[in-house]
Order: sequence, then structure tokens, then C-alpha cells
Amino acid sequence: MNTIKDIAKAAGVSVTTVSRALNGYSDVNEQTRQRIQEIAEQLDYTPNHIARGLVMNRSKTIGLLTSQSFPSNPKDTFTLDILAGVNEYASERGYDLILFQSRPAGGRTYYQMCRERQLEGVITQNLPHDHSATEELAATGLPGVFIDNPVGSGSASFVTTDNADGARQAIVHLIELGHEHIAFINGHHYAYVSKERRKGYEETLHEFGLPFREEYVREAAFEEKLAEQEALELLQAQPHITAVFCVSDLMAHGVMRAAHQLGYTLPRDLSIIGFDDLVLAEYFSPPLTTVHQDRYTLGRKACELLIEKIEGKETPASLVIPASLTVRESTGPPGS
Amino acid sequence: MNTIKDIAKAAGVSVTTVSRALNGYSDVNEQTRQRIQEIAEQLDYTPNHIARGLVMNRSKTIGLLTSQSFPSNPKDTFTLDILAGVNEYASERGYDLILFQSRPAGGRTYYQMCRERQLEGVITQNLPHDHSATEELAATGLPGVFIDNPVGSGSASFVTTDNADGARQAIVHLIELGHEHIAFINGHHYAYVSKERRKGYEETLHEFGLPFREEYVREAAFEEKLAEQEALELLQAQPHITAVFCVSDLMAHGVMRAAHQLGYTLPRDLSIIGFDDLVLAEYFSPPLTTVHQDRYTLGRKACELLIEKIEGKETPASLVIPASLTVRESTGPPGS
DNA sequence: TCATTCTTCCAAAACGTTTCGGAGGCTGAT
DNA sequence: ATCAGCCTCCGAAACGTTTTGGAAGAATGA
Repeated sequence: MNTIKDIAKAAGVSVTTVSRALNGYSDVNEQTRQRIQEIAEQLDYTPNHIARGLVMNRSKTIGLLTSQSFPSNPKDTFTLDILAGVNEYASERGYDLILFQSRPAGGRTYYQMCRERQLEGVITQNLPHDHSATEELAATGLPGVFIDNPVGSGSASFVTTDNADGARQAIVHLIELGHEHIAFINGHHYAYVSKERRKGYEETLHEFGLPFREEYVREAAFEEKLAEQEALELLQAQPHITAVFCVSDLMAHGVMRAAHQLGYTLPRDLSIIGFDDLVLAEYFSPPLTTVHQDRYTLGRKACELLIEKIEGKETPASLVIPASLTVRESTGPPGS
Repeated sequence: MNTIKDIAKAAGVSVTTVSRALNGYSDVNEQTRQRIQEIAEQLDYTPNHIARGLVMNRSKTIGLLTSQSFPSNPKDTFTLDILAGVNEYASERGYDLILFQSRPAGGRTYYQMCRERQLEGVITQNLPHDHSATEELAATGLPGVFIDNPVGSGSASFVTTDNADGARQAIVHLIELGHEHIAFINGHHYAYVSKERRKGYEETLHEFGLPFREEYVREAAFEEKLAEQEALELLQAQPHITAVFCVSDLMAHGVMRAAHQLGYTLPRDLSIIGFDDLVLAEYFSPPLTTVHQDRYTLGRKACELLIEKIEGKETPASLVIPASLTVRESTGPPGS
């Protein structure tokens, strides 16, 4: 492995000059620069990231913290898309990404984990329920951006999908199809995204002059099985319902199962709409109408924000990515 | 950020002693060691990976090369599971993982990409069709392990699922259900996994005294749409067929679509069996019987092998992970 | 008592890069 | 002839570790 010294020797100049030539400084003669560049190529020189990192006190590395899920889970595609977005932008900017899927071992904190790896910043997504993790990180002053988790501080921002508007689009779609009795199956009442989506649901009903009925809303912890049970009860207790809006695709699938159990034909007897647009959604029967989250962009923007922070630029405390509706075959006019 | 020097000063010893104390060398007095350790904790010391990497000439970093797929694709869960396996083992052994999803920019080679990041080794999975990439890497002498790609050389190994046995289990299952006319939809004739699975198919037919019929096998490039078309033709041309074994879950879904178009009821009129066991498979209707690949283990073992190589141990040229059959509802006795 | 061996410690070099402060030589204006 | 200013280059320090080779003192054995 050839170093900058070898080049210097071969070119008959000092290492300083080689360094400055290769890094495009203006105080080196154009001829020498070209000679140095040629020699560098001949010698198959590649700069040593590590040495550079040491002297510049920069690791050029960021971390992505995600919760681990085994065995694999349909929501995994969500994580992978975000990862792809983050990773791509990071590499464009010359940063490395390292991925944490497990919590710190041996009583250490997330922050310590980050410091050990010399991370310059960290992105967080779908961490386990103890919110402490993100808040702890936000408190350290390490540049951070949190996906779907509204912790804002000086050194941290958060990015999220426009949850309220996504919900709005779903409800508008149903209302335009002619539905008036629209149920709502939420996740956790304390989760940020749940609150936002509920807000979208309620406000859109009002906007169109439809009453909001507490008895039309249920919670199912983002779980398919629970959603199935809740839907079973709900649909029997409230026979006027002709459509249900679920806060995740998986819960929508639970509702589909419930509908099948009740002998419904979809979407004639019940319109169902989800949230996320997992790859899965297309394979349900019928294929699911759902609110699309642009996960790749979510990850990419998160990374953009993070790198701006790292490089000392001003960044907004939060960033909202638009949602869009993907209409498939699980929705239609009531009773059609 | 406190360094080893700060500790040395506080403890009244030299940096050498601090380093050796913290790294568990035997030539430091137990009392001084403890004192140093306490001070290190008080000072909230974390060792600088980068400085260490520089002097030891080790980055402790490995790479995972994967092809990028946007928009997201159902096969993504495959990649994520492998990633999880690799990542977890790597972190257990104190290695960092960096992920490459895009090909090298600006006419550079994969090998150069690896060298720039100071990688000590590389794992490859599902690279784009130009096999050149893996072979190029194998030729460089960089420690490497390739998933599902049988390139073996001194510095590289490969790991794969037991494809032939997986196929065998599928066929045995169908034969035991009473099927005698079993079609086979393959991927690419040149792909390693396709060859192996075909071998399993043919051999198992022979083993049970059933004839192998060339007219029962088709190729569909691992694509759902193509498999649908091929199945449509095949099922009409060969009405004796009661079961079809597909070399991927996605192609199996294509066959399902074809079967529905022909008005079949599944599995009464046709048994369908896939390969991979994507999370998706459970959501097909009917849920798909399929050969399960243990992707997490695949990744983990690949990483184990790689680290052994890096640390100079002898490693086998290849490693095969067992397959298993997951029976769901897309298979049953013929005509039942 | 002296030589030998352990135990415990340290100074200094090394890893490959960037950067600070300056040095020489040349040009052009005064 | 002098000076200022520019262009081009360089030596040396610095980043935070590990490691080599040895040194001082204590313990051991004869």
C-alpha cells in the first residue's frame, strides 16, 4: 500500500505538497499538481481514511439506530427503505453509515455506543418503546435526527410523514365514494403518529359536516391480531359502518380477516383503507388502498438534515414529508 | 474528550502504562491497574477507535455489497435478514459493518471502493448480473465471502442454502400428497441456485420412480409476471399437471394468479409450492407452502467465515445452510 | 556477597495524514 | 535599488494510540 510519502519521494517534492496537490489547494503549481496526480495513479494510491480521520478529528461516520425484529416482520421493508435512503445520501456526501440493531450490551448507554465508534451524529427510527433512548441521545448534544419521534432540541431535529394530511386524504377518498359511517382503528393513544392521524380523521369529518363518533374508534396497538378482534366487535356492534380507516397496513389486514369471517364481500360490504403502503399491501386480497409513506425520502431527508447539523449549518427543528394515497381495490362505494 | 494522556497525567504514570493497563497486559501491577481503571471511568474515557486503527493498521470494518432495488421490492426482506445476521455477528466480534447498495461511481471498481474505506473483508449478496463484480473481488486477494455465488478461491469462500435438498423436500411433500404430474418453474438456467434446485427436482422424481418430463419445466427469470404467463401456457398445454414447484415465492404468486384466471380453486385443482419463505408468503391467498431459507443464519455464518479469514484462520471453501419446508395451505392432495 | 531473574515501569518511535508558519524567488511599482 | 506582494514550496508539529527495547529496583539463588 503506497502512502503519500512514496508519492513525495517519487515526485521529488515534500509530503506537504503532495497533500495539498491532491486536495486541490491553490498554492501548488499546476504542472507539479499534474505530475503528482499521475504518479499517484501509477502508484495506485488511495488515501488512508483512518489517518485522515485522526488528524482532522473526524470519523465521517454516522449511525442508524433501529430496533431489531426477529423473526422477520412485514414491517422490515419499512426499515430497509429508510436505511437505503440514509445510506445513499450518506455515501454521496462521503460519510459512512453504521447500523445498530441491538441495544447496548453490558449496561452501557446508546450514547456511549456512539462515542466508542466515534460517530459524528445519529439517526433513530422505530426504537423500542422506552422513549428514554431518543431523549437520552437528544440530551447529549450529539447531532441527531429522529424519525417519527417528535423530540426537538438544539442538537436534534425530527422528520416524519405528514400523518394528519395522509389521514385526511384517506377520509376524503372514502367520503367522495359516498361513505358516511367511517370507523377508525388507531395504534397507541400515546404514539405521536397515532395522535396526528386521529387529528386528520376528526378534522376531515368536521370539514365535510359529518359527526365524529367516539364509538367508531378503537385502538389496536399496531397489531394485526388485535385489530382483527376489535374489528369483529366493532362491526357487529355498529352495523351502520361501511368503511374503516386503519393506521397501519397490518391492522388493515386484520380487519380484512374479520370482514371475511363475517362473510363480507370486499369492498362491497366494507371499504378498508390502510396506512404505510408496505410492499405487502399489494398482495392482500383485495389489494389494499392505503396511504403511501415515502420511506426512502424520509431516510434521505433525515440524513441530509443530520449532515447539515454535523457541518455546522442551521437546520429546521422538524421536517415533514408529504403523504399520498394509493388507491387499489379494497375501497369502493358503499353497498355497490 | 479525555485521552490516554489525561489519564496518565491524573494517575502519575506514563501513557504506555495506561495503555497496557487498559488492555490487560500482565506487566502492570494490579494496584496501579485498578487505580488507572477508576480514573478512566471518572474521566469518562472512551478509547479512540481511529487512533488505534491507525497504529495497528486495522480498520476493524467489513463491507456488505448488495444491489440496490428501488422502488422497494418484496425480496428486500431477504436482504434485510441477511444484513441483520451479518451485522449482529460483526458487532459481537467488535467489527463495524458498512453497506454498499450502489455500484462504484466514476469508473472505479468495487475493489477500489473497498480499499478507500479501508475494509478488511467483504461479503457479497445478490449483486447485479454482471458476475464480474464478485470474480473481480475474489481475484484481489481481499478476504471475501459470497452468498449464493459459487466463487471459490484462496481468499474467498461462499455460503448458500442447501438448494438441492430444499427442492427435494418440496417434491417429497407433493409426492406424499399423491401428486405424480409435478411441473417445475425455474429462474435462469445459468444461475447457480437454479441449477441446484433443478437437480433436486429431477433426482427426487427419479428416486420415487416418477418420470422426468422436459415439457413440465419452464423458466421465468425469477419474475412474477413471467411466471404467470408461463404457467398460463403450461397449465393449458399440459392438463395432467396437478402441482407446480416454483423456485421463488414471487413466481409462485404469479402461478397463483394464472390459476385464478383459469378458474381453479386452490389447492383442490392445483397445488403450488414456492421457495424462499418471504414474509409475503403468509399473506398470499391461500397462504403459500414454501421452502424456508434461514437468511439470518446465512448472513451470520457468512460473517463468521469472513472474520475467521481476516484473522488468519483456515476456513472451508463453502458452507451450506439447511433448508426446511413450511407447509401452509397452497398444497393438498390432488383433486381433493 | 554477587549474579541472576522477575516485576513494574517508561521514553520514544511509529502509523499516514493535514496544517501552521514561514522561506525563497520572482515580478512590478516606486 | 528597494520594497511589497505573489507564487510555490517545505519542515515540523500534531492527532491518540500501540509497541519495542530497555531500565531500575526487588527478589531469588548460590
